[in-house]
Amino acid sequence: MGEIQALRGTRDILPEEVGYWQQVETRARDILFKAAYREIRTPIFEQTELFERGIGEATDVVGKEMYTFCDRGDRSITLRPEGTAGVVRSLIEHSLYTQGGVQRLWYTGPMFRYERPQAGRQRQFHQLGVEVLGSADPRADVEVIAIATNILQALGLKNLHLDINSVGNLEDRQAYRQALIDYLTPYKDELDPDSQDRLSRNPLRILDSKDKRTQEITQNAPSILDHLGTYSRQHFDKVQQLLTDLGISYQLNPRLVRGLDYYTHTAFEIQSDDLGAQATVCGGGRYDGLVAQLGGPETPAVGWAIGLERLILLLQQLQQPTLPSVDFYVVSRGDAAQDQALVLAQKLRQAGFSVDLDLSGSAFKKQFARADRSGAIACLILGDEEAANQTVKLKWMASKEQSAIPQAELLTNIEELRSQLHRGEGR
RNA sequence: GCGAGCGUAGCCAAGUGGUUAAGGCAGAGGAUUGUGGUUCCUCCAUUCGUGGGUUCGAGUCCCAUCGUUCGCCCCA
Repeated sequence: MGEIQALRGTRDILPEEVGYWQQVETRARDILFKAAYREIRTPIFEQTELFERGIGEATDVVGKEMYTFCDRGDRSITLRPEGTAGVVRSLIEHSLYTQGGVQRLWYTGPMFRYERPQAGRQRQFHQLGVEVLGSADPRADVEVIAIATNILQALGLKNLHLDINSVGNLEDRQAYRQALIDYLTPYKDELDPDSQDRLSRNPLRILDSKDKRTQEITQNAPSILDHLGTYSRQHFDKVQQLLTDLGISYQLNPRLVRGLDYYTHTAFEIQSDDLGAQATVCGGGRYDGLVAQLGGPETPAVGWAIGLERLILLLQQLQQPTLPSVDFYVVSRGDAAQDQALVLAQKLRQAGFSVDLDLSGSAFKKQFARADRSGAIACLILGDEEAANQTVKLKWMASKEQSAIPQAELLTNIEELRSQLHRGEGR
């Protein structure tokens, strides 16, 4: 039909659906406010180098998924593929780390990754994320996890499960990586082709391969948890103890590996049973090295991001779309009446009512049918007769009761009208 | 980047080589030239994503292309 369509992997959020988004935003905003997190809004594009250095050049996100282009000044620009790098850049740029010990921040907005779309995955998608910067305390890890579960729970989501793991610090991971390579190398020919490739590049990823034979082989592979140093071990034990104290159930998953280079220690994912292959609703973890990596002072940090499209997919399974309705629907026919109707609508809106004004000028019958569908509590009717004597008919949709009143009187007692409206609503 | 399925009106769809492309919802007009979730009538695709091919004849078969869906990779 129309030649121009939304680009692949992008889509319109139409009025019928937007209620879900508003619901998520208000719920989350409230919960984050109560936990003393402050919103931060950073640009949607950044210097390409920020993501290359922050996320890691070897990752798929940087290697093949970024929307990168040159602007007219010949700078390399990238549409942000995730939110953390921009927040950290901002923290450093504005020296936010000097304002007291810990920064608790949250953000939301569109992210961009050049990938093949599928269920729960688009090229432009939206995340809501939090970052706690400046604390290495395991309580920070658990606090962010708790906030994520609060948000998901407040929205009434079910069938979610939390997986946690520790990937330790850099030394732990290097030692483990070698142990894993030593274990897997004898089986190299039996691994699936992707995993053979990963053996040298990113062996930890082999652990969550979906290939059956590969899974059998990794069944007896060494566990990262046996390669954690004392500090990492203690940190992770504390995280688990605190989760238990808060009554948050979790599953220990030593195969859980997060994709971005900056993660250290705690890694976690919240997955849903009710999504397709892309089941992760929330993913996050600790990233103690990132701030320094990007040129700031050594600053431990932990955070997560929720994929809002996936969240809303789940919400839609639970709830009917909400149809917004209005207090008054104004029906009018005839030049003078239609003009007066506009004036009346304006005054009612200024008085705080919600008013839908029919602009069609079509037969009353049609206008009433639309009024009915709009869900309005009452109709205001202006025709030639009313226009001539400056009145308006007020009709309660549920009871079909109707009376004529002078236009000037309609607004003289707002409170009376408002309470009538509530009664009219009940009928 | 790879694999598989699908593409008929704003939406849901019938149609599986043979004259004018069912039906439903939504929409417009009317029966009721000022009154609504009911009823009835009328209208609403020179055309089946696009381009090419096979055929006397194609929405229906073939090829290409674009789009879309699901999966792989990867991630939220």
